Amino acid sequence: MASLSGVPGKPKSKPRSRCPVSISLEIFGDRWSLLIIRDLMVRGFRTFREFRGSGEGISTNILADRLRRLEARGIITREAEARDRRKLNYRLTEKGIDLAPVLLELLLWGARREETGAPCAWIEDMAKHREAVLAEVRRRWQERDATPLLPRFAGGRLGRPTQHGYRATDVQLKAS
Amino acid sequence: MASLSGVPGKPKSKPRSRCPVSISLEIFGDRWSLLIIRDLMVRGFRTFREFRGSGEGISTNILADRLRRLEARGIITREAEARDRRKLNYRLTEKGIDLAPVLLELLLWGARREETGAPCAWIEDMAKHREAVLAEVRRRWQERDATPLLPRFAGGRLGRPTQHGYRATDVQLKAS
DNA sequence: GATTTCGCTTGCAATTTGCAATTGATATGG
DNA sequence: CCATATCAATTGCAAATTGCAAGCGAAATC
Repeated sequence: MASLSGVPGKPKSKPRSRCPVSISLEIFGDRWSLLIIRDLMVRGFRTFREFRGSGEGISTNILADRLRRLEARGIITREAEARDRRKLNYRLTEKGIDLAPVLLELLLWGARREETGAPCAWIEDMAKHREAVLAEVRRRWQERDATPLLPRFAGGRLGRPTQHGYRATDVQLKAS
Repeated sequence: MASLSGVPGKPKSKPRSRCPVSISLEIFGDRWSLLIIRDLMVRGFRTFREFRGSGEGISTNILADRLRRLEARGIITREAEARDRRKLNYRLTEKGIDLAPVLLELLLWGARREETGAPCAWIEDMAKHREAVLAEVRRRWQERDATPLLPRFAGGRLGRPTQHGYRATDVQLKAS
């Protein structure tokens, strides 16, 4: 059943599982990859420099490596700016934006089950309007809208969270 | 904003992000943890030995380490069998079963976007009946039902997949 | 031309993972 | 009771990956 063809990037033989979860984790089963996707998808980040500043302290060699891997897997693309060819803009592909439900569920689980900076009202609102959130993520991607998903998604309806004294910056979803 | 209190388990200072995605990845941001959760949740596995046989070739030291971490985070519990105290049974907690949507979305993404052993019809059926799948996962957890989710969830409706020549074993969702 | 900026790359140390043998506790069989 | 088997680890060591911080090369600016 499990062949010994090995896992990509692993010189040592390891059974190559055909389970979808396992195959997904071959791509994202590390600390950093989904954080990069979060930054692209939720915060509207595009550049190496922005990812570097996202708040978790990723090292440049790891960031460069992860960007390369994601690109190799067809999840992101990159393009130099016409006006300054040093500046590379990364963008999720369709395959990449299809990860929105994964990201959303991770966000919801983390917010509900761990101590985070996400205001509870926002979280339950997003859960309640799950399809609308996913549609908004896709719309922003299609329109290359680089503004952050939150608190914009809240449509200002929730306004500035005050019930827990949280500020928008605590959610780590702020624009560059 | 980001304090230098450090990330748990990391002696080196690293900004501690309050973003829910980041905090989730502090727990699951590795190759193995979500595979263990998959085995508990989907395949009905309970024992060290079963996890060892799940098909991805996890090493015993890594398995032991990941089980310990998941237990420390309140995601799983363990209990020795009364009749044979060497045998430990692991079980998801409520907090753990709340990861079902994450697992399901990972499974769906992987199945749709990568080459896997999951029959397409199963996948689209699960996606279509998302709430029912999640309810079934929770029911089985509550009733300590250790039978695998698939192909049972398909209710035998799809029967033995033949359209792609796949066998149930290719889905890696087989009982021990 | 000198300096700055951008996205890396590099050298080295620290940490984690992987392999395979071993261990300690528990159970079984003669 | 002792020898053997089973279970869930633990261990010693090698290989791989991550992390730190300096440095590099290309492009842009002054």
